[in-house]
Amino acid sequence: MQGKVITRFPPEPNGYPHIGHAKAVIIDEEYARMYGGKLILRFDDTNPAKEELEYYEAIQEGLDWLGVKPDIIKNTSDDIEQLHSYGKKLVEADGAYVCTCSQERMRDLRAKGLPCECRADHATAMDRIKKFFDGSYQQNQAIIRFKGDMADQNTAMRDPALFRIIEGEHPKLGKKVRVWPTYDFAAPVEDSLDGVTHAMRTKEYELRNELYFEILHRLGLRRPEMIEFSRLEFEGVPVSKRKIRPLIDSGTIESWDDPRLPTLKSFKRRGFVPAAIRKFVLSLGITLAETKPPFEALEAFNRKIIDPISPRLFFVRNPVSIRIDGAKEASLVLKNHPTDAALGTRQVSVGDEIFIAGDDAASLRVGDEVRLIEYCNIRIVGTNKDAISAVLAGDEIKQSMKKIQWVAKNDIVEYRILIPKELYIGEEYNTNSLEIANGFAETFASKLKPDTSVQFVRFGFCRIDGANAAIMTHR
RNA sequence: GCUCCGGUGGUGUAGUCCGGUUAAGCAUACUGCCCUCUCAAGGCAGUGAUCCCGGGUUCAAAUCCCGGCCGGAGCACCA
Repeated sequence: MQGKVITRFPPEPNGYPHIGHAKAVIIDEEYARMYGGKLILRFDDTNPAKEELEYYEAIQEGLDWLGVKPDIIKNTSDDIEQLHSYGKKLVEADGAYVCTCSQERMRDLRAKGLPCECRADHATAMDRIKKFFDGSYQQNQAIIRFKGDMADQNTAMRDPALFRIIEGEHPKLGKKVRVWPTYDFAAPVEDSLDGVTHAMRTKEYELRNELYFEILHRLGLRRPEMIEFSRLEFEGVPVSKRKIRPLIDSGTIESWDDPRLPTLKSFKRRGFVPAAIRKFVLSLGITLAETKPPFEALEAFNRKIIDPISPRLFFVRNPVSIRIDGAKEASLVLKNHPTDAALGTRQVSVGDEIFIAGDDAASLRVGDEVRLIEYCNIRIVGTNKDAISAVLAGDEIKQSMKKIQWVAKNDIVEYRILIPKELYIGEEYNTNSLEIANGFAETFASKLKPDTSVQFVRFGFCRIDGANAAIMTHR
């Protein structure tokens, strides 16, 4: 087995890669690596009506980001001629036929378990197969069907379509080709030809396994092992374009990298790192059980990875001012990380006015002593609405004391943090799916490059998303 | 409706194929303690599953068989 395993990841380039794709490729890759084998990235581009060049690139980028390195990259469309000839061969061997019935009629017959006339006479099929490829038929006029059993218990075996005529422009082949294989035909043939030893797919294809292997059998092609696993989706975060596209079209969601979406771009923008996604995916195992894993599990993996490399900064939500009587102008040097000095320090000039978070302010009572982290202790002497007054109260750090983050009045920028929540609640769009936290951050935060991970102390881990905006990764 | 596939502590899983030294491992969540100038990370400890239910086979079943219940998927000229 060692060195002989070949797996493949066959995405259709018809959309942006999402967490579901991540699960599939990571499993494909890990499996191949485990046995010192190879991974093929094969764009399953057999439907010109759906594929777009943009998505080939988007998928490639997504994999790059995930750190997945395919050994071979190809398109199903590269092999279109070979697929055509295997299709013809199958018809010649009486394993398939050309059907000219309407889609409606077939649906009806399929439901009743009855065959149509087209499949009966092999000579007819031989005559039609030439016409099928020479342009005699228009789109929807004829189709190549697998000769199965219209009464089979497994409905996937009731003469499924193998090739159809599509008059569209294909991103790779333009209008050169108009006879396109369906997934049912292309997948097994390509897997076999590509030398795939272990073909993995999600469990909704289970019923098609019989078809997959029967096609290979009739064509005399080698059969790979088939391994299935459940789809990955998070509660409230749909992966289907059906549920996302309307929100984008209506402007409810700005783009495909909106932090609420499960696209890889979204995860990246939100501050998740590839290593965490990989660990998470691997923790799910290859199981058929259909469950929605908890998002918190992914967060936990991510947190452990970014914690040691995220600078600690201060952000105060819904700021409330505090006047500290007697505080002098000073320039403080704050540590960027509690334990790792390598993350450096920053300077903050502070005077007698600071801001703390609204929630903290609300909990303060006259007489309370609190620690302003990395600065000093203060005692509250007055709490009039929006203005709290305090006096210096020494510098001894007591374990029992409440410690809060703060920002100096002369060192602040207006700051906004997006807090993504579940996109859907049940079948309904969650109108509160994007919470916005407004407040002040240290000016230092505005100088950080977009994409850096930070932890706003006592607030959460965030990904810098602009000069004065960040996205909350998780707590 | 028909067919197929699943069902292990709150959650996600390992183990199930080749039934027995684990009456159930890991992760996450939760609780407590330690550490800590964070409600983070780290350390330690703990709560928590008679392995969906009911039968059967067996000296022995989470593991095999039968029935039931619950959940999911497929039934496209999409993949």
